[in-house]
Amino acid sequence: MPEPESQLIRARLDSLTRIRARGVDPYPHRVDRTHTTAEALACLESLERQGVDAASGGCVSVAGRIMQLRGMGKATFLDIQDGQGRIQALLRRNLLQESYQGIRDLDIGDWLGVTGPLMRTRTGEPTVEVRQWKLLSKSLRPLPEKWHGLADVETRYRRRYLDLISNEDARRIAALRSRVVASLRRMMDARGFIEVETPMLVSVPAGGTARPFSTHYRALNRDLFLRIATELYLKRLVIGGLEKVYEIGRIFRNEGVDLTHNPEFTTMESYEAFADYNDVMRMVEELTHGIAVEVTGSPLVMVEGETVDLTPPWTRRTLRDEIRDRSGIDFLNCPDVESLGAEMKRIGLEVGRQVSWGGLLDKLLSDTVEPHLTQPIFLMDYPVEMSPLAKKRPDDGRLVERFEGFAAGMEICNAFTELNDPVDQRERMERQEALNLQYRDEEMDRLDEDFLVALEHGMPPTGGLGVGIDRLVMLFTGQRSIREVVLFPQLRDA
RNA sequence: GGGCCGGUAGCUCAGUCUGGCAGAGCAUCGGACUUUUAAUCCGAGUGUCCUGGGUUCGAAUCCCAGCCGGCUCACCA
Repeated sequence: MPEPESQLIRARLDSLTRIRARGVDPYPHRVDRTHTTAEALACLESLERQGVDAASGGCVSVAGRIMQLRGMGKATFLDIQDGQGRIQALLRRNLLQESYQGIRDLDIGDWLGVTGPLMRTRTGEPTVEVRQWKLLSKSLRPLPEKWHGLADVETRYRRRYLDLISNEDARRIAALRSRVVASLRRMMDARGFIEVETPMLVSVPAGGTARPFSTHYRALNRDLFLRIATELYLKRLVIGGLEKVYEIGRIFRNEGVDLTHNPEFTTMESYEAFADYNDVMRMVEELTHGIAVEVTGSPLVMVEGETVDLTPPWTRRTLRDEIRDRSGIDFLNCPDVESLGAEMKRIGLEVGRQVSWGGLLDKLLSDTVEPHLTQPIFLMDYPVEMSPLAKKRPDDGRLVERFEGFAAGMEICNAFTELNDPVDQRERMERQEALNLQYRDEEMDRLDEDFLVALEHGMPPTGGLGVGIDRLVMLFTGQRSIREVVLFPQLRDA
């Protein structure tokens, strides 16, 4: 029950009472809609092109939310918004007779169905000249203001429905996100990948470096974690002979919230037998370009005033060259924590005490390189310390065949030639566990015995990929904050 | 976690510096108006000024603590 003390709500409850007193159901079960607002507009234009009198041929029923009400005495204009757009409706007393009285109890925010011929007013506004109308759902609370809309960021995130009602941009982003996912799925399917679903509740939160959410399963009296990645389960499927698999799904990381991080986010991971990271690179640039063209109509996206061109081929550079050019530091010449830390301090970076070598390099990358990567680029060949699941380069065991794709200063994907040597994999996971003990404040990957057993059965040479869907949507919509592309972002309790 | 900024009517915001009746527009309520469209015109009511303390004759305003949000730094893929 809404607070009855609110004058605005009380007025609407009074309307509700009057509507019921007339024997009208303010929440009827169905409506016969013949046209969306967009279809009605198209219909009017088509009739006009054919020179047909719209009033005779263009009777439509549209339904939507009342966004504006302009009462003129014996005529009332209202703007009806549905999922496709808006259209004006004109209600006139001489056409509606006794039912005209009832519009006194309509408010902005109510859902309404109107039926009548299409016409244009003197000013040329496409309009439904209403012959019949029906209240579809009475709204008891006022909407945000018509001109400025809803601006308060907190309310926009907490009550996204109000954001969607008032802000065209919010609707656009939600729809675009859906089309990005649909497009990606279609392209993966077309490439012969099969879509799979793997567990979200796992006993070992492995496959990435992240602090997990933990929970408890009562029936089996087991502690479980929410997955931090889909990687190791997808590889089990490749071992099982599903040669091209992918999963689009939510993963969970028990970490902070900022412009590019939300604790639950969506990834697309794919694994392709008999491919290596060069094949995956080509796939990433083709997919990204393909989605951009399909969804936005152009390979160019605008991010903070800069044009990002996603047309393949993207620049390919080694991580070593890129870091050396940006910072003057060659990480291969700094093979331990002391030397790398000293070099980083020399160029003015703050370095914590208890930080692993991989942790240092990660900071070096994100501070000196990442912000400059506006145009799409693949950084290749990461140090083995940072990449416990990637295969070493045949020519240099200090590096692995791994790349990350960047655009608009954001990391948008991570991929490698997958490590399929079970002995090497076991050693790497053991190394991660050792680092976990050594650097208590840092997250490392974990040893997953069940996965190692699977790997010992033999995994074919495989190219794997992980794409951040949220960041991809940020890229295509030019948004700076992940909260703008996640409908219900994580917030503190109000 | 640190720094900076913000929280006032349903919404968008003034007012805070320099303490003195709680404000505007939209929305709402009453009235006029049959082609308006940020409709217009006449009239009316808005409220936990984020919360709790304190200073003061008097606090939205000053001080302290806290809550929530934004940005940023740190942390973190």
